[in-house]
Amino acid sequence: MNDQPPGAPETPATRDYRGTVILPKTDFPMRGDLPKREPGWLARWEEQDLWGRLRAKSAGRPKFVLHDGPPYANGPLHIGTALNKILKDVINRAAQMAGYDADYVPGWDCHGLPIEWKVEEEYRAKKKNKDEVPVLEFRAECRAYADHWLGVQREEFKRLGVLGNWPGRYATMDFPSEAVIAAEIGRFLMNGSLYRGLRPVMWSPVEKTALAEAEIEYHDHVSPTLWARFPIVKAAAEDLRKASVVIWTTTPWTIPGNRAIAYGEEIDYALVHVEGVAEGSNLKVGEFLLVALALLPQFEKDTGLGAHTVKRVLKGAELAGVVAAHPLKGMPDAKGGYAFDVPLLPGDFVTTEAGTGFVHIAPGHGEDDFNLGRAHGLPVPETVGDDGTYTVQAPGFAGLHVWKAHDAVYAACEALGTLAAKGKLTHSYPHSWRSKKPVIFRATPQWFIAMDDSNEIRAKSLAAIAATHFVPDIGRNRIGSMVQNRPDWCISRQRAWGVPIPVFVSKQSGEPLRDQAVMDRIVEAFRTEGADAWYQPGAAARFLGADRRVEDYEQVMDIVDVWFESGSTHAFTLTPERGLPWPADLYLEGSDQHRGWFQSSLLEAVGTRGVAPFKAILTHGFVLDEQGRKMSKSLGNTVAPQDVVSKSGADILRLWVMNTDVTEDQRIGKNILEQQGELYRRIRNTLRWLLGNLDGFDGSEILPYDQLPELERWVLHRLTELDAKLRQAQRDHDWTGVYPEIHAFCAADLSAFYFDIRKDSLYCDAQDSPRRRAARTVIDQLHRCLTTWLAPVLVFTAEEAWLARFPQAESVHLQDWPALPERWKDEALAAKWARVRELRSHVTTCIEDLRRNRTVGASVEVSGELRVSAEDASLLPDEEWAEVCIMSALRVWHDPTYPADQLPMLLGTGKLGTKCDRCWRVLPEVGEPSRPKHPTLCRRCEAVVEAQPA
RNA sequence: GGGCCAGUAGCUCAGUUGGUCAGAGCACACGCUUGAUAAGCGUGGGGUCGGAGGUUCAAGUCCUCCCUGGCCCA
Repeated sequence: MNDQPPGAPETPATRDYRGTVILPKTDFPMRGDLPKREPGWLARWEEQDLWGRLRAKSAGRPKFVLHDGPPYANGPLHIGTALNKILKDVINRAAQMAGYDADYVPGWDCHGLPIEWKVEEEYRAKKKNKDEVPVLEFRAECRAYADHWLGVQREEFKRLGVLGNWPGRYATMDFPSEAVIAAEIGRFLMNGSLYRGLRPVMWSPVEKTALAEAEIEYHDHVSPTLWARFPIVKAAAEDLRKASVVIWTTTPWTIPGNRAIAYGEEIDYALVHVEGVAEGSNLKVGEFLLVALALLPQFEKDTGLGAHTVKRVLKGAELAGVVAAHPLKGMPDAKGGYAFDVPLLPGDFVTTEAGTGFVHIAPGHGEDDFNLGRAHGLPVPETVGDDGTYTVQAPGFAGLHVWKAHDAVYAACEALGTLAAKGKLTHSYPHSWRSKKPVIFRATPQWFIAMDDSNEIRAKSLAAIAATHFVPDIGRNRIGSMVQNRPDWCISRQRAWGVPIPVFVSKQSGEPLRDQAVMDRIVEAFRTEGADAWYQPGAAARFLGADRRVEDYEQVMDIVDVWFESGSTHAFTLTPERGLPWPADLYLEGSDQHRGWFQSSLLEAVGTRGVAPFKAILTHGFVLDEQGRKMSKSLGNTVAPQDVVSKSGADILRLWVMNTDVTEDQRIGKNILEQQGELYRRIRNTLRWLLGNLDGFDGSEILPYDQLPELERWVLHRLTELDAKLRQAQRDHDWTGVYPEIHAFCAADLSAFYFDIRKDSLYCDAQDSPRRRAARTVIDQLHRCLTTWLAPVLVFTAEEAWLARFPQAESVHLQDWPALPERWKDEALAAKWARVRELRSHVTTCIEDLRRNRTVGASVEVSGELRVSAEDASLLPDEEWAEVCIMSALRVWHDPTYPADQLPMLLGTGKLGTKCDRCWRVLPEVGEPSRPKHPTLCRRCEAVVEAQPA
């Protein structure tokens, strides 16, 4: 241990000065042990009613309301849901600590098909048939299922550290929620935007029921195919007037429902003159046909087209305004049916992958068909009944089953000369998962909310979007274009688990009954009994009231689209009873919700209140694996939040969220989580060092700003910079980069610079020396700032670090972010110290060379001199330079002979003197004969030791 | 197939209106320290900024096309 100069006389064993050094002391452990410790903090917060205290403390503050988009209550949390909720929690907590009253009510989406499915699955396991279960019993089981998962998810959210009004959470299946949802439907009923119309849905003729996408399986199926001529009857170009458009379809049975033909505007079409045909072909020599040029070769094979000439090639766009005749026009049995015009319309779904480049449009039998028809005001004929047989709206085919119709259609077309060809095709086709039979698209009566009636939902929504703050701003375009182009909102579902559309339809007029008194009775019943009231015996009589006859009305038994329900959450959550203002400050969900919740909420609120229910929308991306691929069970690359919590701790997961750019997709995996662990460790050790060096600190040693050295003022300046970033992120809801910067501050500014420099003073100076007191003054502020700034993210660790300092305190989460004095901000000082650090960096590089080439170890042993520009020479006195560079001595001076364009050089030296046994600086003064009492100490240390009580 | 978005060192991210913008932290390697020690400090090696064209005196930074991935549709 003793660093005796060689040849020095033997001295008695020197005193061990270790005990005179003031080393950091704290109980704050180096290791987080988060999985073990976090539950203890949760229990403490629960016990002290942290949420209640926050609300009490915040009374009278401006409200900040992040309205929770409800997750679906049908399974454990996914990583994406965890990310979403953590981000919300951070934003809420940040708003709270920035001075708001952040009252957060979490919610759940409870109704809908997936839960029906799960319950049905349980039935199947028990060999029970859903159709034999009374609807009220079925609904009760769905409710119990949702309730179970709601509880599981609530506990999982809590474990993630998410703070909110858990007892006051909302759920779409709560009776009051169901009542408000019904009332909201009532508003659309009363204001006229709700109407009934026809719309194609997937329909199983076997089960006579509508099917959802999830109930469809795709299997190979042999379909009859049909090429049919649609003779053109109206066209600007003369050569088109004698031609026929040829369509190709795998569902010939939809031909009676045809009302238009779609073409692709960019597709090249050939006007073909038929000059020869194969034997058996239905084509006729001399006729003119219109088909896509690219598909002509295939068309020849399919239809037996022989010699022919392409008279002209035209862009689809040229076909605008062309009108054709229906291929069944003049069908004798149809008694004048099919005499209507069949317009040619542009469709962006038309391709040249198969067929003829023309798609026949039957608005009742396809999604594209329906949308195109709706856009051009085409009627939606109800050609097929619920059993799959034609209705009278398919003249000439009534009573025939669609699966047996193709021969009849072939025959009719052939007789009318419109059959161009027929065939068979094996392809993937939708089937019912239950009966395994093929399904059809069938027009059925559905309920819609009009986008463009006098209520002007579309126009008002676009105005509301323009007035909304989007993070990132691109979200505005995304939802804007969707609202611009979307069709009327179909809100009815032929399902059991949901809120019924509480409407009666007059059998006489077919009009829905618009009577607020009836609506009020329904809403009141739902409020106390739940929406089950709609299904109770005698419900119609009860709600219609004494002055109406039940037999005059049809009670609608459809339920409402779950998106309408979640779109109504603002209506039953942001209420005066809850003390929550409307609209919300912020909606925050994944980017998929531009189509989903953001839009349904917007349309619902605009339709009922004229404005959006939110002031701002923040969207985040999706969680992918480490390679950037989507997570899936089959790939085996999923990351479960529960696993992260139990292995690493919720604070690690929360840190991960804030260290990503949430507006883009995020990646997660083993390596990334390990990295978060490293980042956490640095932050934790920074807090630990602060705490260790605040041992015994009681405020009496605080120095006023004027008496702080520049180094301390520089740290305070950095705090004002970080404070500004944090507060701006809070205001703008844009947190990208904020916590990485706080980490970098801990690592680069504090640990590697400020702490490293001030260790000498903190450990070795006299306890009450001004320099040490200044450092502790700043360390106190660092602790307060870092702990409260980290509190929204590292909710557990920050609490631990706060209470380690203030054991009597309640919680860091009851603190606000400290208000930093304006005078701390000092840009000139920051610029000066940026230069100091640049020079310091040169010095450390030079010392590294010394270390390599000679036997120099720690920089504190080194003395040297630095030649710099005149400007740099005046930055600091030599003594401070030595301090900042953690050297024993450093002379910084301006040498006019030194080349100006050359980097400053450390000249020198290495050790100059003897190592002080206490502070380890190597100084000539150590061992001065004039100080025989402590021959191994420098003057500073001698003075300190002498002043200390023995 | 369509709409929107993204692609900068192994990882997470910075890089205003085109001109020291090729950076930070982490990881890694080497060294130091052993008075933050299952810690701390220093130094260093890593990227033709997804690819190919183009505009320009000058392009991660603008335009076109392509590739890869994501979301939403079809």
